[in-house]
Amino acid sequence: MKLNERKIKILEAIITDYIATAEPVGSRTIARKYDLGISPATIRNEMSDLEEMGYIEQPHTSAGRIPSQSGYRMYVDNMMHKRMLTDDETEFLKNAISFNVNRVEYLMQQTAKALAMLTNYTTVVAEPKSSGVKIKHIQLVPVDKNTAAAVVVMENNAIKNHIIKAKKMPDADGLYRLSGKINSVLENYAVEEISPDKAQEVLKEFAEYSELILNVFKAVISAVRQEEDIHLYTSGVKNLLGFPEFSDVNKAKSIFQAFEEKDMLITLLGGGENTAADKIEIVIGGENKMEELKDCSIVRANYRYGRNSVGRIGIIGPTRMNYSQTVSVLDEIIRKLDTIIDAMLGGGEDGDYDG
Amino acid sequence: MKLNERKIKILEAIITDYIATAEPVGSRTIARKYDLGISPATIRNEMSDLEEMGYIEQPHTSAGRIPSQSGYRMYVDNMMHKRMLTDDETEFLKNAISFNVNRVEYLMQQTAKALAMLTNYTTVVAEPKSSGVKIKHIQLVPVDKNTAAAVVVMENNAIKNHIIKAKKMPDADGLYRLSGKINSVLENYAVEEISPDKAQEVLKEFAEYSELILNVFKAVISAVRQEEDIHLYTSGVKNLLGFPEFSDVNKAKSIFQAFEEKDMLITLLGGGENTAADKIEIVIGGENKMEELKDCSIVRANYRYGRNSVGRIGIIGPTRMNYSQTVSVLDEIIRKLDTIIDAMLGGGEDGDYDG
DNA sequence: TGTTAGCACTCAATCAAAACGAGTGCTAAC
DNA sequence: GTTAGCACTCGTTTTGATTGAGTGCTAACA
Repeated sequence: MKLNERKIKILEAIITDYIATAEPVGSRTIARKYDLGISPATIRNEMSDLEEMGYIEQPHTSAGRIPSQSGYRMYVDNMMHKRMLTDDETEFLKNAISFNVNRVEYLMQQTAKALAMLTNYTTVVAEPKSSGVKIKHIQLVPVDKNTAAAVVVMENNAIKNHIIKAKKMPDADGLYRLSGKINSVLENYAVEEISPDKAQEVLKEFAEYSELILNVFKAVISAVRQEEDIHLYTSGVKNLLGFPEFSDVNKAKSIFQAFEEKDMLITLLGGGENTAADKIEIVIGGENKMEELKDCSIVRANYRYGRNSVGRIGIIGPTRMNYSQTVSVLDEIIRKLDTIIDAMLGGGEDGDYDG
Repeated sequence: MKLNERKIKILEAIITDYIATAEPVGSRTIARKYDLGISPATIRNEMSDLEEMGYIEQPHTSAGRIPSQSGYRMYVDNMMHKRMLTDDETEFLKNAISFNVNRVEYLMQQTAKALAMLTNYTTVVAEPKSSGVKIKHIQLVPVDKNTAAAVVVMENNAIKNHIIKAKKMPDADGLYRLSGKINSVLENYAVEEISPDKAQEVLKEFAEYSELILNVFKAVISAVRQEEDIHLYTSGVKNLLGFPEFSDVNKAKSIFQAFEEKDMLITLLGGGENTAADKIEIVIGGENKMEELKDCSIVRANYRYGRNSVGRIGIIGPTRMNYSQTVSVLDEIIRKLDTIIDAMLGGGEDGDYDG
């Protein structure tokens, strides 16, 4: 059977209406609200076809139709248009995200909150991950007589602290000299590339501080694991409670459960795998493998952070979410973030990032 | 009217039962389940008195009684006993909170999660706040040709980074020397005590880097504001959904709304004000001023972090929460945290903290 | 004087039957 | 190919009766 012009119009009407009302939509409604110039009876015939083709389904005999998963898929892939933001939306974003931020956390938090408020869905933002990013500079700073902090500046200007303990510790000047040596050995290597035998070079020269040096290397290397423990910013989880599809407390509960599991959220955001940069991806309903979120859709994308690093944003709503608006808003935000981050990182090669 | 022995027993029975079942409890139930040696009729008379005294109330004529706010208050203040933890609970805590953590964030996160799982209520943990804490050491670390990081070690070994930008920047050795000077001026002052004219002393000696120096001072001072932006760790919000009192989606929604407002949570945790250290406080139902949380109670307390700093923990459940268990568990955790933090801070005067 | 059995009364909760109405599929006419 | 008409389906809403947990009151009892 062919999906002709008229069927497309009807399918679109059904989806649009269902997105707006969450009620199964019947032939009469379509005839009344959408000016297709045909009678309910004709629409019924077409709907019968659409059902056979798998794009819509009937909750029960005497109800209207609702879009099926492949109906949404069809809509999203072929029928939906990205629209311009309204003036209100643009205005809102302008006020919600301040241009001058110098902490990536604040930016992420603001972004998550702004998106959640604007779309009325739930937003999850993952901090840019820095695996593979090289060490630009490392320096030891005295803390107390048995403790120092190793301050590591990454290629993308992220800064990490590690607490180092050792029984024997040089004085401030000694620490500074030792830092220079360690620095010369580690700079321009990604954390993943550091092997323990790199420590030998330093040990040769500063044998008496072997404990301290080994601990520094250990701490820096273990940072890989910490990197995996990526920061997520979630906002607007409660928004989902407003949708009738989650008015059953048990459903709501299982969703909230999911949102408290970090691993779950990371899977949800996907990414890394095969995602083209800057491409907005839409995962509809059961397409994600997570049972708890089978009634949810996710609109997600990467954002760039400096040269080597990307972060990830996902907007989660009910399957009948407003894809068109969501995609438009997300698209705009990604572009905006790009500008802000560019400015934050100093516009060019090097910049600043307080992490 | 006097609250005699028998009335107390009956009130206790009502509260215990209601905490367990969330159902209004009637005279017959008490006679059957609690061995008071008196008949339902007598209990009814006593209940009638208790109602008049304001300790219990009746949802409607033909229902049993439920504890009123002052009923809970009476129970919590005079009748409840702190109990020992069960072996299971002790075991759980032992596994849930690892003794060897070196990041305060992890510890807080673990604590929140453990408490939420153990009590099945919602837990909020606030990081220790460090206002008033003195600067122990400050050092500048090069980032790139226009950027440096100011690493500030606080008296309680918290470490903060600030990004500093300046057009003219000394080389690494120059930065190190400048650090020494700044350090001599700022050490042993609390951030709040730093006045801009302190910068003058440094400027005299390093006039050519005035922009850099002024920016360092600005950044350090602005840290006060950042301190106010205290970190909170929340866990188990979804637990509340399991309680029948929140099975109405709208109620649930307003509660979740509250939990997304940081200010709200901070008010909720209270503290600072008039709270004796280590004393467990209980706020029952409407006693907190927040409309959204009028059906919730909070059990909260301080925990010590080093010498000058306290953090705060709150456990939030329905008004009919199990106060006895909650208090016992919280008490135990506070004690445990004390030990862990002591170890983390190095057991004695000085320690390490990676923040 | 305190306790208890008995009883009439209240009222939310439960359940079944009836009425409703939105929507469909089919048929026949246009 | 389109549409009006109509019988039919089935979830939802309404209504009314029933149930049962619980109370307050009264009168009898120890």
